[in-house]
Amino acid sequence: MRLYVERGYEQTTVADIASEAGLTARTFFRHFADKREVLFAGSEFLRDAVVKSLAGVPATAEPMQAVAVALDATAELLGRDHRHSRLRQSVIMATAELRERELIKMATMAALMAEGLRERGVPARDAALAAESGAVVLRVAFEQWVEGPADADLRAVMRDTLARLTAVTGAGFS
Amino acid sequence: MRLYVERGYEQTTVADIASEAGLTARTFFRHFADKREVLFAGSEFLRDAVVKSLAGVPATAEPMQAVAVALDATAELLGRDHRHSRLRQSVIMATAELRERELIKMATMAALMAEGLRERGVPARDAALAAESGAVVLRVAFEQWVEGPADADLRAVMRDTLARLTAVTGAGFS
DNA sequence: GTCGGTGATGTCATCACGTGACATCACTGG
DNA sequence: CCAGTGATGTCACGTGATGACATCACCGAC
Repeated sequence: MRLYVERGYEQTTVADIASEAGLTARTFFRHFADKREVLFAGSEFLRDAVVKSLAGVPATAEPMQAVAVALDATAELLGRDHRHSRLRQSVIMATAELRERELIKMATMAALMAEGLRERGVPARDAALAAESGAVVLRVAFEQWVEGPADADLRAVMRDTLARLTAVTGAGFS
Repeated sequence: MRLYVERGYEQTTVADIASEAGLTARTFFRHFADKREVLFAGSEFLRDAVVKSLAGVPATAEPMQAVAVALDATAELLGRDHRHSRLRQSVIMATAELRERELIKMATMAALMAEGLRERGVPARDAALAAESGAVVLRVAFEQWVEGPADADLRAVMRDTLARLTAVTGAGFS
C-alpha cells in the first residue's frame, strides 16, 4: 500500500514489494494470486458477512428489504476505518487495472446476494435486479462516504442512498 | 474470436492470433491495446450512441426516463446480431479477465450517462444512481436476451426489465 | 518519372507478470 | 531424535507488453 501510494501502482514492481518485505517475488505470488490482489485480500470477510446476514432475514421480506439488511452488514464492516478506506480508494481509482478488479469483486458480491435471494424463492431476474441494485447503492454510498468527513456514518449514508435509489427509479413510472 | 472459441481465451497466445492473420505480435499490439481489447473494439459506437440519445431527451424529463431512452438506443445497436452476441458472451463469461474488462466498459458507459444527466441539472448522486441502474438493466436484460430465442427483441426485454427494476426497488419502500 | 513523406509492418531487445519444479530450512508432534 | 509439514528461496521458462529502429508500399507534389 505504501509503495502503491508513493510511486503509483504501475511503477511498483512485484520485486519492489517483495524486497521491501524482505522476501522474494516468488513468495509474493504464493500469498497473492496477482499483483492486484494484495489490495483486495480480506474481501472474503465482506462476502461472508453479506451471505450470513442475508440468511438471517425472514423469508417473507421483500427482496429489496433483504438486500437492505445485507447492506447494513457490509456498512458495519466497511465503515470502520475511514482513513484507510480513503487511501485505498484513491489508489484504486487512479488505475484502470485496479478499478477492474474492484468491479469484479462487487459483481461477485452481487452474484452471491442474488443466489441468496433465489434460494429464498425470489425469481431469478428479480433476484439479479435487487442484488445488482444493492451493489449500486453500496458503490455510490461508499464513494460519497469516502469523500466526506471522517466521522460520517456509512450505514446512514447507505440508507439515504437506498432511499434515493427508490425515488429515482420510481419517478416517472407510476 | 474463432481461436478464443476453439481453444479458449487463455490458451490462445497473441502470437497465435497474429500469425493466423498473417501478421506479427508486434502488429497486433499496434491495433489493440491488449489481448482482451480485440473483443471489445467497437464499443465506442455504443458509447457515442448513448451519449447522443441522452442529449436528445428534453431536459424536463425525469432522469430515469432519460436513461430509458438511452437504453432503447443501445438495444437498437446491441440487439442486431443474436448469434454473434451469444458467441461473444460465452467467451467473455468463461474468463474472469474478460469479465473484468466487460464490467469496466459498462462502468464507463454508466459514468458517461451520469455525466450527461448532471449536465441536464440532475444532482450528482441521483445521476449516478439512475445511470448505474440503467447499466444494471442493460446487463440483466442483455443476459436474458442472449440466453433466449434468436428472434426475441432486445428492446422489449429491456423495457420489461426496467419495469421490473422499478417494481423490485419500490416494493417495501412506500 | 522521381522525390520525399507517411503509414503500416517487421525485427530486435527488454521488462514485468506469473508458474512449475526442485532445494532448503525451521518448526513440531511422536 | 526423526519424520513430516509448511514457508521460503532458486532457477528456468512462457507470455504479455513496449520502445527503438529498419523496411517497404503507396501517394501527392514537382
